[in-house]
Amino acid sequence: MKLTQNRIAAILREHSYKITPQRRAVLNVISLSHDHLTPAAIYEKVHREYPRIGLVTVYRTLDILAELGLICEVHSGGNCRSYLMRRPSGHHHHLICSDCGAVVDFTDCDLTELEQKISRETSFEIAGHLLEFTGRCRDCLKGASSGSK
Amino acid sequence: MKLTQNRIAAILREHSYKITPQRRAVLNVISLSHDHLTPAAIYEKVHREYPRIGLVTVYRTLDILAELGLICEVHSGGNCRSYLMRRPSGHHHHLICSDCGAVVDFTDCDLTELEQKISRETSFEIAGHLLEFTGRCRDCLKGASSGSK
DNA sequence: CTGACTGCAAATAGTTTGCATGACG
DNA sequence: CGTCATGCAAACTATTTGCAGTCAG
Repeated sequence: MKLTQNRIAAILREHSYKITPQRRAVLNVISLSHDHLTPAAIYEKVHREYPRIGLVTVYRTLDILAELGLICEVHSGGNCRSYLMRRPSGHHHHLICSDCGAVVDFTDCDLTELEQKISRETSFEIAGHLLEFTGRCRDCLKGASSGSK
Repeated sequence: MKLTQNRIAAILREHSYKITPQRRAVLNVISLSHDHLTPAAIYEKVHREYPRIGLVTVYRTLDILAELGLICEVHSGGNCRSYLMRRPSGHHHHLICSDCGAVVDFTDCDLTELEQKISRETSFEIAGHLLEFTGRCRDCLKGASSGSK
């Protein structure tokens, strides 16, 4: 089942968070984008359709959504934290170009086995994982041969 | 072969970076610690044995070391970036307790196969990866049953 | 000697907090 | 109608930059 805005609104209500137009707007932006968005980028987009919103509200909304597990936080290298909608079925991971910063998703990894093994060996209750590959994308590889940065 | 301070110094020289006592001190701290250290933590430790050093120098040294691939950057959730010495043989990954923040290393994972597959499918030249599991450690699981935060 | 490195202080970027007003439920 | 959410501005933290003096090579 897809996590529609309405579904999410329901989840918010269950946790006694109010549904405000600001929160709807933030949700809307995140769920429509399939890219990673930094808080600033989200603010910018939301601001277009809802100019009265403040950056602070975006931060606060992101906190709530992340806490409820509706979006996930991604660390795409450096300092920029970014968020994207949690995929309802089958999470994915990222491949980040260290040259141009492009981010490509990939899904075909199965860490379940590893996860269970680690869990057994460490007595941790594993909740999730973050897997990121870094490298250089095809374009940057091409560019590099003729003259890198 | 272990990446000793001397070995690293040689690598620095090769890249025409000068070997200064400050850089040695930073290297020393990082290589002696098996934990992840934030720039601030590194500064604090270095500062003890070399009070004249400035935070700025630590940042600059970390940049250089990271650029040369001698240390790796870790994103342990939230905003804190931290660094640790690259293990010369068999890199490792981290298991982070979301409750108490404890970090446990584990090494027994083999992503080579996955890496090659991803590389083939995306035409990326993969340079490295970051794998982090998050969960709750044994202690926090125990604590949680009697009364979680 | 000379250019790179350092340390200070100030600038910058990103994020959080306090508080009065406004809106959801 | 009460409480929680919002938006502003200010506070904070982490990191970067400019510059003059210092030091490794």
